[in-house]
Amino acid sequence: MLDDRKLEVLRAIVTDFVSSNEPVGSKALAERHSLGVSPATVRNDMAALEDDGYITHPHTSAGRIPTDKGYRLFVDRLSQVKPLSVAERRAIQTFLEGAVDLDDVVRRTVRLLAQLTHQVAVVQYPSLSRSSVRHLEIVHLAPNRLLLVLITDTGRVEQRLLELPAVLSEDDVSQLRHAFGLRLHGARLVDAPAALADLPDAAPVAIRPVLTSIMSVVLETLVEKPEERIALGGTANLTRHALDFPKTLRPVLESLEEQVVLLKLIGEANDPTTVHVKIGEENSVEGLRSTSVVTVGYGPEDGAYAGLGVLGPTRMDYAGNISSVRAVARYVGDLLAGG
Amino acid sequence: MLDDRKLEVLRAIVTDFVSSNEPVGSKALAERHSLGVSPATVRNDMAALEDDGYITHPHTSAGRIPTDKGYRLFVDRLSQVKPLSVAERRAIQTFLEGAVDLDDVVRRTVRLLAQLTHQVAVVQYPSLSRSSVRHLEIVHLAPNRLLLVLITDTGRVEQRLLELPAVLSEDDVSQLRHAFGLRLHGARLVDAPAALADLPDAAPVAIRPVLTSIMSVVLETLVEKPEERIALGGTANLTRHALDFPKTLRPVLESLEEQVVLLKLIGEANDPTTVHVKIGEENSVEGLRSTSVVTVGYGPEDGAYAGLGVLGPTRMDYAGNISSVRAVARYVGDLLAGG
DNA sequence: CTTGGCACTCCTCTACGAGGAGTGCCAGTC
DNA sequence: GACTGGCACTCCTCGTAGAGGAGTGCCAAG
Repeated sequence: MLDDRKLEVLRAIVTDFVSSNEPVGSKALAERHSLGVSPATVRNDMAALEDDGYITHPHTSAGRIPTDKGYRLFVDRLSQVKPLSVAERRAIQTFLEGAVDLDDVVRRTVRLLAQLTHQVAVVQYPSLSRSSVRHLEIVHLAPNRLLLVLITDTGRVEQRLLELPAVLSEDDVSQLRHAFGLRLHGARLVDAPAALADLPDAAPVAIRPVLTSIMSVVLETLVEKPEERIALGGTANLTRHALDFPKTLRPVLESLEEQVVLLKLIGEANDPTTVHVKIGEENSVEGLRSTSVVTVGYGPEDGAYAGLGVLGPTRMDYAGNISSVRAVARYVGDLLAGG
Repeated sequence: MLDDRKLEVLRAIVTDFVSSNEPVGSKALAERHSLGVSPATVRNDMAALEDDGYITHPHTSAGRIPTDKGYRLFVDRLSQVKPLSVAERRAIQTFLEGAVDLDDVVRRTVRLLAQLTHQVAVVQYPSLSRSSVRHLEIVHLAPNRLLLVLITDTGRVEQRLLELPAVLSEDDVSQLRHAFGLRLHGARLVDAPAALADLPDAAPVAIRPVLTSIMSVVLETLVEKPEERIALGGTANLTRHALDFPKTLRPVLESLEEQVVLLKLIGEANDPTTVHVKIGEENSVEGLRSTSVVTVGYGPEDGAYAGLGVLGPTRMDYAGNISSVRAVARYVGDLLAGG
């Protein structure tokens, strides 16, 4: 049903349409791509492709444009990797290596992605639950007030204020500090509950009640519902493709302001080896049905820290964006795992 | 030259144009506003206003629209305060009081401003230099590595990693902790240099070199060039006024992605009692020449923590936005000063 | 299966004229 | 001198109409 030439025609339609933003006709197609057949033949193939729902045309006498389904096929079967140039790779590396701390890494990554792809860039901070503890500091702010400062191996620093049910002495606090530090240092946050399980029994009876209350707060805020942070950039690029968003730019911008939506977007990107692509209607977020999202995880191969990606009109350079996203993710992952 | 009626005509033009986004003609003006004169008289006034540069018209047979200069006069002399309703005030208060920490306060404030004004909202985090120290914790991460954690009275938490030139003992560190804590607790960050001045002399000779190096890092990062953080929201509102940005939405979005630009925008807002309004060309940022910015400081009356404001098309509801911005600033200021 | 030919569709662009909103000016009135 | 009604004029907007053209679908022949 879909022989090689039809696939080739689809690929030609997608690439032409992506670069020109105009419906592409059979004549232009036959000329510009060396298909070796006449426009009439191309027209027959086009009719077949349209019957199968891969392309459509705005009106009877216009050229063809790909449907979401067409893009999907293009991405799955036709799009060949477009390796980045050496210069690009070097630029990515030097740009990222200039970062001074995690915030800076994320900021730079967002900027980099936006510039490379000319799309909206989304970068999730290393997920707490998938990080491990480099240091947990307990600061005795006031007799009944503690500040917990957690530093992860990825450089993320989180703090929580704790109101205590009872007054603690300085001695109690340093005992706490020692007990927590001993068990959590180097541990992954997902393993924290197990690592802390024996804590109440091992501690002096006097501070047990306080201890358990602290533990529950720690576990709840850091493990059960850790705060996910996400950085966004390059929204100005949406206007670059204003033609692709007839009247739909507003819902896109509105959606991007919702933290929940962003999380959903890169929620599946938990694997640094697989690039996910969501195309148009495949997207579960109402306002983003006219956009495509390319995401991937970053971090060590056996389990990413978090995800990053780009968002743009369905009419985007999938091959290029996939390469860029993958390349940036690799460098960021290496950087955070190495440093 | 500008008698009362001409001013009244200008006010009518501005308010009508703001609400309708259409050039306003003499007839409609005379009818809808009870000016007590005929359209012909209004036309004479309009001609005078135009001669003085307060209004203009797109083409010969169109109505008048205000110029930047016209808006300026409107804001300076004509715009009367538009008090918020009790319900609105209550909504602001309850919404803000639900915040759990500073990040949350800022996020909520951005959202609130954007929703109240239907414009882009900009909120600066309490400036470090204008805050005072609630607590400074020194964490001994490794023999030659310290983590400084600063908590300000406004709830802001900053941390800095420090590589030491020499190895420190746990004892040295607690001496440091004590020395810094003693001098800085409750001090404003701008006063930190003075508060720390006697520190090297008072300290044991053994740790003086390390001490001075720490001091210089502390002072540099926290006082001399403190990191300013800014939150942005409601960019989707720009599309609401798409008609006001013929082809200029891109530069606006691009400008708003520059941290420097945002700082510049609210840089002058360092007084909680004075609302600043920048109109169109008055704006020093190239890409924002088609927008107006309403800013004000928030915090205690004798010196704001930082600034906040909104940005939108020059054709905005100045009276309403000024009221909203002022009201929100007051509640946020009270909240942070009180809590 | 491929191809050239051809009729057909329907978008786009331009021109044109009617309609109308709004202005500027003038002469008259209070 | 300020205000007003009248009036000619400008120029935008909108609808209509037609030419031009890109592209298709189909058919019959290779």
